[in-house]
Amino acid sequence: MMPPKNKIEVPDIVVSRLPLYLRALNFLAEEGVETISSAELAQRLGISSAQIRKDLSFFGEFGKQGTGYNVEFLRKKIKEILNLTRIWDVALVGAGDLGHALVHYGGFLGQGFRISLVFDNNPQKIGQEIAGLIIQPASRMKELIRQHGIQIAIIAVPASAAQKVTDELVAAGVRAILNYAPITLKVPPDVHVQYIDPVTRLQHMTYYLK
Amino acid sequence: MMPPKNKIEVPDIVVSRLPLYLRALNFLAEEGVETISSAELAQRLGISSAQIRKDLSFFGEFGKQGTGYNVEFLRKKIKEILNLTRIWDVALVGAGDLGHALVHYGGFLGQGFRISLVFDNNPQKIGQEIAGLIIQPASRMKELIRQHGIQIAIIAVPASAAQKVTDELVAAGVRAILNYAPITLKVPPDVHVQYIDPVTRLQHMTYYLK
DNA sequence: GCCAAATGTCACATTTTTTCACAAAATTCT
DNA sequence: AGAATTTTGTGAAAAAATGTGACATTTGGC
Repeated sequence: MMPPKNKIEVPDIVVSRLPLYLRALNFLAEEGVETISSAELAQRLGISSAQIRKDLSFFGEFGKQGTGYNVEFLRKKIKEILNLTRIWDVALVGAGDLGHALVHYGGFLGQGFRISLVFDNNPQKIGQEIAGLIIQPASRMKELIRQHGIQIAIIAVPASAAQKVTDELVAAGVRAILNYAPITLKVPPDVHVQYIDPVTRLQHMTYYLK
Repeated sequence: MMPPKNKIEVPDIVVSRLPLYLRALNFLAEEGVETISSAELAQRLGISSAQIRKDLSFFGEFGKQGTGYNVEFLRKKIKEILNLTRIWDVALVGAGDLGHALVHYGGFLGQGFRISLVFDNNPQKIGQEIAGLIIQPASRMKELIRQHGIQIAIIAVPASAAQKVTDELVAAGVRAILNYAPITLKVPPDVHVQYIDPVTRLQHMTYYLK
C-alpha cells in the first residue's frame, strides 16, 4: 500500500465531500451493509463514482478490486482523516430560538461533537439551565473557553453582534467557527469559518423559479 | 447598454454568489452608503474585485466608471435577477425545535420569504398555533400546498422521514427544497435542493484541527 | 482641460476540478 | 483451471473556474 500523499495539499473541496461519504457510510452500516462499490455509493449521493475514488485516493487505498469498499473499514478511515476519533467540545454563543434548537439537537453527539458551553449576554437568560447546561455570561467567554481548551464554536447571535463575538472567540483560542449569522466574518487566516444561512440558500434557488 | 446575455447559461456558482452580494448591499444600504466600488465590496466579502465585476457582467452593466456601483440600484438589479421582487410563500415541514426556530426567525420576511404553512405528523402538535400559524397534519400537505400555489419548502424532519416528505412535496408541485435533514434526497432533475447540515460543516473543519 | 479612479471586456494564463479510460487485481462462474 | 466479470486506483485529458494584464471609456474632481 502506498503511503498517504502528504506532499501535495488536499483540495478543500475534496475534504468537504468526506463528511458526506461518512454520512452515507454510517447509514449503510446501520442497514447492515458490509460492502459497497464506488458506483453504488455514488448513486446514493448523486455524484460520479470516479469522483469518490479520486477523492479517496488522496488519502490512501481503501478498496478492493472486484469487491468495493468494506463499509466499516472505510468509515473508520474517513473518521481518522477528519480527526473524528475523539469527541470535540463545542462552545455555543447565543441562546435564542436557534441556540435552543442546536443544544437540543441530538445529531451532534453521535458524530463527534458535544456542546459543552453556552453563552448569552441577556441577563434574563444567564444562569438558566438548558439541556443540562448553565447559560454563561458572554463576559466569561474567554476565560471558560480557555479553561476547557475549546477549539470549535457555533455562533447563533444576531448579525450585529457576530463580529464582536468572533473577535472574542478568536482571542480565546477558537480555531473553527460555524456561523449562523448572515454576515461575512473577518478572521485571521488560521481560523476556519463555515457559514449557514438559509436565506442565501433560498435566494439561490429562486433564481431558477419562474 | 448591452442586453443581458441570455444565450449562454450562467454558471450556478455565479448565481450562488449573488445572494452574498445582495446581503452585503443590504447592509451598506442600511449604513447609508450610496456608492461602492467592486474593490471595496470585494474586500468586505473576502473575494477579488475582478470576480464581482465578471459575475455581474453576466447579467448587464450596472456600474459607472470612475464611481463604482450605486448601492440601491445594484440591489434592485440583483433582486430582479434572483426573482426577489415578490414575496415567496414557503411551506415548512416539521414543527420540532428546529421548525420552531425557523418559524420565529425574523430573517426571512425582509428577504422575500414568508413561511405560510407548517406541517407535522405528531397528533399532539397538529392544531397548535405557532407564530400565528396552525400546525397542519402532514396528510393535508398536497392539498394545502397546491391550494396556496407554493413552490418552496423547508424540510425540518428527521432523516428517516425526509425522503417520504420530499416525494410528497414534489408531488404537490414544490420545485425548491431547503433540506435540514442529514440525508441526500432523490428528486427529479427540475427540482432544486439545498442542504444545510451543521454536522458535515463541523466535520469539514475538524480536518484542519490538530 | 487634465488627472485620477473605476468599470467592462478581451484574451490568455493558470489553477482547479471533473471526467475518462484502462491496467491490474479480485471475485464469480462454468 | 480458466474465462468472464467486477471494481479499484490512477495517469491523462477535458472542462470549469479563477486570476491577470491591458486598455478603451466614462466619470468626477481639481
